[in-house]
Amino acid sequence: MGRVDHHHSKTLLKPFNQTLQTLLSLLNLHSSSPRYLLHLHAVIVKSHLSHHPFLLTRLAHAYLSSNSLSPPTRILLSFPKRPPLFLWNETIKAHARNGRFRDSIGLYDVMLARGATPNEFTFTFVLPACAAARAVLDGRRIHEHAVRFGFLSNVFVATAVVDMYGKCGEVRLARKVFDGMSQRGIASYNAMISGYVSSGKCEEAISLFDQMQKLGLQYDATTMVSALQASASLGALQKGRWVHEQVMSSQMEINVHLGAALVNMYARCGCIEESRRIFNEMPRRDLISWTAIICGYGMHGLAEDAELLFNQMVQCGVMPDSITFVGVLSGFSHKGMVNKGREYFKKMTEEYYIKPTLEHYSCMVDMLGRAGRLEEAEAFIRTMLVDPDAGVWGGLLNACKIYGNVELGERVVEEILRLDPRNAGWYVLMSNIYATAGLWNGVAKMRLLMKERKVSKYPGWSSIEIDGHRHVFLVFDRSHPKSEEIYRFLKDLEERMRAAGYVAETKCVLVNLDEEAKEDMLCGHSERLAIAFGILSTKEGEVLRVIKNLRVCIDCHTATKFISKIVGREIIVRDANRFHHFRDGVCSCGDFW
DNA sequence: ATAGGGTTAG
Repeated sequence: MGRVDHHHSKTLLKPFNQTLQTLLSLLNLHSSSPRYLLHLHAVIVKSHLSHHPFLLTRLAHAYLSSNSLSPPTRILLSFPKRPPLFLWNETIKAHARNGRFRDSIGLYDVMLARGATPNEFTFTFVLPACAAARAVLDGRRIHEHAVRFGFLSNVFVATAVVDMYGKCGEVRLARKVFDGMSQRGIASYNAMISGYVSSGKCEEAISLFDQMQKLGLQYDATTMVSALQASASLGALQKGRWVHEQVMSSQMEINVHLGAALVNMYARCGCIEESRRIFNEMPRRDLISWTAIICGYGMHGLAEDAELLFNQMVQCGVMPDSITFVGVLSGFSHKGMVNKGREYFKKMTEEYYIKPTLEHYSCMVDMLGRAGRLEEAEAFIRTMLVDPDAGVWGGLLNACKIYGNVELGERVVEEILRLDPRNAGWYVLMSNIYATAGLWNGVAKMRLLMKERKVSKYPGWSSIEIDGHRHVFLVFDRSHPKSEEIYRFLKDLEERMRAAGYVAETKCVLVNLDEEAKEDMLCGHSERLAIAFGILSTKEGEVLRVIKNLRVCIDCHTATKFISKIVGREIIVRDANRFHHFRDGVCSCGDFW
């Protein structure tokens, strides 16, 4: 079947060379596939063969015998005369809104091929289909049509174009169209902001959001949802709080979207109690609100509470879905609750009939591996019904690092690099396994491999928000204006830490240096710079919240415990994986992560 | 036209 399709789509690339006969046999073969029929139709028209009576009769027959063609399409196609534009538009819209994005785009093409001229509505219906299908090439083409037909001056059309590019990850193109608009509505801003957020450009999202305020534009609930997402992702609690205040003072109704965004923002910014308070006070809760708070508890290492909430949710008659289980399982994984994890994995498949995805397998492998059950983790991978991806194997590789298993690591990394050779993380992880074992040849081998394959790693950073401004630190960063002061403070602090019993864990310096040089390197780790800057820039006793893009290393974890005690501060660190709450010399993760 | 929840790795 796949082979037949492939063969025909290949022949379709050269429609002008096709004989009538070929088109006819294609029509016979593919009378049951509506999408294919629509495309074939477009090809016939574009090849200037639509005047051919025999071919058209065949096409009509194919359409009529095609049961899987949607009823609206059949009505449209059975229209005696040229269908009115309104009918084209409605049919394109109906498909776009019911998940049949490709059909929607296909209908648009047939419409053009039949000589109909689209209007502004046509574009506002077909562009979201391109956006949802992430069909950037179609979207680009249709954008050009909109320009050519003179509809880009329409706010709705231009906004749909901005949104389409944003959803397809083409934020630069989106911004270009956005900047070219002569007038913009709130939705235009919302589309642009959410485009930034979905591409991970959260600073840009916030900056446009701020610009709206400067221009005196009103926010609506949609704007707020995106702003909250951006704040959550950046860990910008002060910004998130400000957005929350605006929501409250503008008497905006807290609908399920806003509620979930708020719950998520507070949780991801380290305020799990606040998150819970919002959740409790929400007027309406649905699956997504529940999932948000459950994931929040999981991230904070509160798996027992997550489980409690899971059961409450079920009691309320809300059915968990695949993502709810990702949250629950990852929560158990953070606490090493292997038996619970197994129990819920079983529950998911046997009670809820949810097919485990690669994400669930990743959680399970990670959980088993971190609990030291490497053989079990490997055996678990063998039981998978789908082929494991690099992420699943990655959990095992990480376990090899924690437990210093070089041989298994070598076997696993080979598997991983076959699947995902472009990702620097794996090379670094394997190189770390070698380094921890003192096998510097292995380290060199991985470095060389990276060089040969031209993969480069991206740097670790930590950030902290002070007076509404986000300060980002890289490793050994000296670019901050207060750099001198920060390093001096860290040196002083180290003395006091040593006096309190701190011993540098030089194992996590992964280059071959003498011990003293290694200790110096540890002080330059980005989270230390952020924490030091935080202590210097805030009032005595204030809580510090640090965001990190990678996982904390063991030495920084130990150091932060000492720092929290010495300076009498609660330090909350969100790393790539979870939250660590440091207080009075102990961490909420119980040193398991 | 625009909006909510997720795993793994450096």
